[in-house]
Amino acid sequence: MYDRPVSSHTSRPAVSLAQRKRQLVSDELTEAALQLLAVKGFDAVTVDEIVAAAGVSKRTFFRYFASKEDVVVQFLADMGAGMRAELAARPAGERPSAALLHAVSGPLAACADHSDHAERALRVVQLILRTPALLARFLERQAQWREELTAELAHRLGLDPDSHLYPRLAAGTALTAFDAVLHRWSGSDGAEDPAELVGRAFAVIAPALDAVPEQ
Amino acid sequence: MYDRPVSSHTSRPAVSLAQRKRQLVSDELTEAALQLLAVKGFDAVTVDEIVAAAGVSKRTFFRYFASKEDVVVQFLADMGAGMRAELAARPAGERPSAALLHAVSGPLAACADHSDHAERALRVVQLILRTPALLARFLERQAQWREELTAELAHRLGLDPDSHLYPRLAAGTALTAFDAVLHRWSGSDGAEDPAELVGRAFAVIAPALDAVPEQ
DNA sequence: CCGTCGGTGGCACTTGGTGTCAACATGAGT
DNA sequence: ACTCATGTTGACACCAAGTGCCACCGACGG
Repeated sequence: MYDRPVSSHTSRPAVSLAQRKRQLVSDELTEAALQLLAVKGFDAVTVDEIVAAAGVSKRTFFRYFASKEDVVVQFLADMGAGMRAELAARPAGERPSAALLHAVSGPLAACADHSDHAERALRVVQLILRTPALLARFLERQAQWREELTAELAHRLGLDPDSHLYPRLAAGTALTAFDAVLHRWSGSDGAEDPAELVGRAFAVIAPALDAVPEQ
Repeated sequence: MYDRPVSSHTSRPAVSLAQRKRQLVSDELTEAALQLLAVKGFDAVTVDEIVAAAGVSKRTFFRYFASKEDVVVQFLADMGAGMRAELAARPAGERPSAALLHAVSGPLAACADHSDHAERALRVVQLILRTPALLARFLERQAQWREELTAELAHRLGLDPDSHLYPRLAAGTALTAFDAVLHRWSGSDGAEDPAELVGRAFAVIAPALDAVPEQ
């Protein structure tokens, strides 16, 4: 997010070396973890193996990730923030279905481009979807996204999220579409285009999203 | 499900004492667990405490429940099977929105009646919704329900669940409504009527459930 | 009365995860 | 150059969840 703020009287970039080191360790850890997990499966890999491969102590691992699952799920965590921001940025008059479509499309677009990052994202998604422990944590995150989308949507429409079912229903339904697309994309080994899939999904659910809210 | 099968030449009911003992231990365990968890919160209670209160060994606990979370979530697990069965039992010609409404209403109806069981169900739901670890496991279960509902719905409509988004979208959307109702019911301390809430929720999402599937 | 079998407890063990502390690097001020 | 504050790390001890193993016991059938 921040773009190398510069301290006022030195020429060094103020992405303070310490921060770059932190990023380095984090990358090294995720790298080692993803590589091992992809090969041996989630349950067959211990944290000790991961930290051994990354060359840090177990204690350090848990300073970077809250749990063994997190090192995988974190990879997709940006999606949540991205969706909320995208929704907040949509024009106020836009129909809910269109606004939510754009909000959900953002993160999926990152999967669409066939880059290195996208290739790994596919592996990560497949790993998550077939590993119960990872799926559980992922759904937990997604529940948070749902809360955020619900709040944003309620604010957008001037509704109280506690006295109207609509915002929660709409947010949940949009995420259901997101899930369905992810599932299908993963199942087709990335062959199908997420952008096109999400379009088809929203064609189905749009009537519900744009239904007039209960009075 | 089974209704006391009787062995052919004895007068004793063949719910073999052993089975009744098993049920007894299971009940004792859930009883002790729920009581402790409700008071001290999920994280502050160890399984050692639970088994001490129930008078069995820790080893036995894990013969009955796969995890500490399970002893709570199991409580709502019947809902999943109930929904699938209910959906399968609906007449073939019924519109998806109506069939899914009935499927989802079954388990919620159990909460509606203000009995002892319902009172405890409310506590359990509230505990789950405010405890991340429990929520994660609950969502994991719900993901299984979604798979089952998806399969049942696809079968019902003669669609291939892997080449059509609709079944998964419809199942997920119905469960979203279920979640929204559960959330609201829990938030109102059981004051609001689940049956009425689920009706309102389905009024919103029905247009999507009954939309004509992609060709 | 005896053998089988399912359920149980006890115990050792692995693994995820945390608290604490001492060691060390960095960076700023003097 | 000295020093102090801050932040990161590794080592160690520790707790709780969960599993494998085995010996034991009570119920049931012959």
